[in-house]
Amino acid sequence: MLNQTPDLDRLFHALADPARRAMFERLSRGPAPVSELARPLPMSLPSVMQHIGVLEAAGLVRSEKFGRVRTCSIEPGALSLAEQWINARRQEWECRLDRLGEYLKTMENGEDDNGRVD
Amino acid sequence: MLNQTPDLDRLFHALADPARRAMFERLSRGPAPVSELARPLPMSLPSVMQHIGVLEAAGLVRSEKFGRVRTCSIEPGALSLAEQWINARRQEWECRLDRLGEYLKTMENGEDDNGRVD
DNA sequence: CGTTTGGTTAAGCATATGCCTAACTATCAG
DNA sequence: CTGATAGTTAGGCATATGCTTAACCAAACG
Repeated sequence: MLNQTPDLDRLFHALADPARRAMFERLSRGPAPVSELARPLPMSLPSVMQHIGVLEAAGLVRSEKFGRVRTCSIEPGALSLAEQWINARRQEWECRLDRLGEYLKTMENGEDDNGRVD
Repeated sequence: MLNQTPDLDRLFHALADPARRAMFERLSRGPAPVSELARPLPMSLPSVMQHIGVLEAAGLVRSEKFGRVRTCSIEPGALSLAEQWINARRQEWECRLDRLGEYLKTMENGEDDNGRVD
């Protein structure tokens, strides 16, 4: 639960780029070599490599070299950290609405009239 | 379903910063004025304003000015786009594992030996 | 061997990001 | 009106990001 802040930074930052998301989407349908990830993208190979670096640093993708071809694949559970954070937010949000609901209900019977809502 | 790519860019980019996530976390517990969002953060007010701008541009936060105080609040459903994308990825991933499982099962009985996996 | 193929390294450049300070506006309190 | 409070605008600066081209390396192919 502690200070995973830099991990979330890297994770969300990695996902904040269309090229990187495209690669990740491709990989979620199965492993692929670098050149296949590069093919649909309108950029040079070195750029693609940099993006792969970012995805790996974020723990989203793993890659291994066999012979001269580097095969990339999804790191399973890679997105769970992001998911957890989002769910935690939703839960806080809903919890707050519940408290608000409770409060409004106590207002209904026995109006005590010295409160404000937002 | 189409071309929400720039939206996802803005969304994930907005979440990729610890200060912005901190603000969003605070707001998911209820609305707050700018100065309250700023208090725990180690930076100047103008910087905070910029972060709020990013959060608003991403559709994560809304803000309105009453008198001289600007009150910020969560945009409900703000995270749903991110959630959708993540879920879609997981689904593709699982679907792929299913296909792989099917394939392995057909291999078990009646070995036909001319296929490759990955 | 020599060549193609797949990837990598290095260096450089343009733009974006994140932060700051200083100056300014607008509201509220006395 | 005067001063304090809340926020805003403007300008500038340092670093990060995303991309490029030009070499370079190493496995495969003929």
